[in-house]
Amino acid sequence: MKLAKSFFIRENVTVIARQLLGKVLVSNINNQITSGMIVEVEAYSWKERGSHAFKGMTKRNEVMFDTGGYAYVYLCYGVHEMFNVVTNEKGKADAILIRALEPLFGIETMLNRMNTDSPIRITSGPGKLARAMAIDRKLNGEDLMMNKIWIEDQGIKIERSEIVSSARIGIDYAGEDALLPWRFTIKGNKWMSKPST
DNA sequence: TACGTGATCACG
DNA sequence: GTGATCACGTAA
Repeated sequence: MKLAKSFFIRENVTVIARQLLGKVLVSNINNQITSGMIVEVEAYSWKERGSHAFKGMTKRNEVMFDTGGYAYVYLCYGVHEMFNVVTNEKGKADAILIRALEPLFGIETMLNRMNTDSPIRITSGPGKLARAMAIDRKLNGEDLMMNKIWIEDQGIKIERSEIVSSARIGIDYAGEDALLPWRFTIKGNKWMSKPST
């Protein structure tokens, strides 16, 4: 069943991030349905330097300041689309970057989009999973209560002992905030963005 | 380890 | 206007 607004409009972004592990991200784009279980996420709070929202609202990050439950999609390095879930109440610009999925449904569609024959690691990284699920900037600001992108609870429960936390990837510019252990993965899951350590 | 790639943002 | 920068991915 589809996660409701109340799931996203909560205060503690790291709690929500942990709870997203095991949930299922679904997209329905051009009548192609694809889905995958979330196995890796990173939490971002507007109060720390790692977040795009730290310096305040801009045209790009505007949706982060809205109420939770919207998609924040932006272009990174001129090449990769990155999909985030906005959380917290209006004005508190938290977001969670979805970094890796275990493909569940529509794998043929994903293979076509990735231009490959091998289903190995087609969604193991934020840029790759966005491409595999056809999520791009046109979906920035999309309401996750609608029928293009949403997140489902399919009853998969990830125990606390199965969750590994570590520093977030690629945010050296954030200084000491780069050390926050706000990257969460499912222990030993082979679909995560980097070989497990 | 290097670099493509182009939007974005902080300057003026 | 302009230039530095960037929440990656791939090749080597």
